[in-house]
Amino acid sequence: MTAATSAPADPHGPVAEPRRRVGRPAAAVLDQNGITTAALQLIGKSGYDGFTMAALARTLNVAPSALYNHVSSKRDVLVLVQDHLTSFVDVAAFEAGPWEQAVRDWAWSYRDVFSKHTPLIPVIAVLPVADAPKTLAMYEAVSAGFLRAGFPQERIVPAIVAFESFIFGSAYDVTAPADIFDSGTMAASTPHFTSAVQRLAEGSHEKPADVAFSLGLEALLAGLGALRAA
Amino acid sequence: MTAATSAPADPHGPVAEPRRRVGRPAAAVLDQNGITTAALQLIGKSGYDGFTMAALARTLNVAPSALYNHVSSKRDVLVLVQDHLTSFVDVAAFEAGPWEQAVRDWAWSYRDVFSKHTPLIPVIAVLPVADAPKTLAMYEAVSAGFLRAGFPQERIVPAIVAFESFIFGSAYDVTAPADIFDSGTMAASTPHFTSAVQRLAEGSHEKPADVAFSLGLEALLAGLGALRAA
DNA sequence: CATTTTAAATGAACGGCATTCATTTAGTGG
DNA sequence: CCACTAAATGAATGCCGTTCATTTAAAATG
Repeated sequence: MTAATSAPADPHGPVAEPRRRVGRPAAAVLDQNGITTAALQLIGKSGYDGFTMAALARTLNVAPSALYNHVSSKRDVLVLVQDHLTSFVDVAAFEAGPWEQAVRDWAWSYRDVFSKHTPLIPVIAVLPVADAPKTLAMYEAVSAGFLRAGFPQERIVPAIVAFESFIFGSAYDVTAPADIFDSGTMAASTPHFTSAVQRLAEGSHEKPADVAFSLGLEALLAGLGALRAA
Repeated sequence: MTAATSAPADPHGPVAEPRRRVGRPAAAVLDQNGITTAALQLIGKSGYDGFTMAALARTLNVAPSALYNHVSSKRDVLVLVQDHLTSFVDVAAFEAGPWEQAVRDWAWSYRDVFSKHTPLIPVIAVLPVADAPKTLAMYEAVSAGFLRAGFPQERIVPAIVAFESFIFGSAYDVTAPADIFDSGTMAASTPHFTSAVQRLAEGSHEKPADVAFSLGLEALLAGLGALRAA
């Protein structure tokens, strides 16, 4: 979708300089963009276990060491992938719609994108935004939406962080096995929990992770929405 | 070998299970308990980067391969550590106090314990409770408290999961660098976000992670607390 | 055009990692 | 006393990310 393009003609853009006018370099077989899309494809095909620098190099028909001319570490590649994925997070509704629905769209799409990429979460969570331009653009769109909705400025960042923390934790939850709450042989010694799990299973046909996410998200929406000015 | 698995004088014999005289195999040098506490000590001293099977074996004066008689993988050790740490999470108030304060105590202590052990979060989040008895005991205490507070049974597990997701995400947030939101050279193109970050910095002396955690936790408490029967 | 410069690619290393396995050791139970 | 077995050994395996001296070839220089 639209998401987070923006960044109007940034002069010192850190990414994507396809060709050099002033000259030194030579032929270009590899660049950060190609590495990023190849990495994303490889992860899609082989998962994060199969995602190695050697495997990545192989899909690009290149020696592993060649990657290090464009990227300084495997973590660097993960940062590129993370930033790329963030552009799939839906922030469109922050420009026009009501705040609650904008947050819902954003939160669900954010969770859905990264529930398939949970190994990136430890990377995102501590990554300076300056190293991830598309992520920064997402924050700008969300901040603008919060401001438009009447949030006091000093509460905007903590509120976004609270939502994000919930989203990241919930992304892990999506990947949990269905029988994660099965107490097995110890069920007898945990009666309250065991019966609560039973009632859950008897409940709706919705996926448990979705029920919990909806419940928590609506609670956060109500509680944090109250911070807005009248 | 020469009767010397390295320097005989080990400056820090941390743990000790019954030790046999000669350096050769004997009975009971190692068990899961000793491995768990040694792992915890090692992690405390060297962090998760320094936590390797070889390093763990060294602190136990044992060959790395010996560990595999008691543990089937490194992940197994992490599970043991995780379960041990969970016993430091405070669930006492669920037995008697008001529900809100019990959840506060639980959530803050849960976050504090695992903010120093974020590499365990991907393990916990997907681990069947049957493999972690102390974790299961925590869920039993929390479930009992929710039930006592008037929660309908079918909402207990989703509510706990929502809290937990927020807690895990917030644990990462604690570890983020202080300048994570510094936009650097791109500040000009993200005015709303940049000014929100500025207002944050001007704000209270509380740690940003604590402000966000408190904000989100209180919102969840209000929103989810409303699910209780009158 | 010849020469210099330089980014990019190569392939052979390196050290570290988790894990496996044949073997050895020493207590234990028949 | 002997057979059995749990537990520790150390060597070996196969990956992994990363480094580095070297080569390649296109552009810049004059």
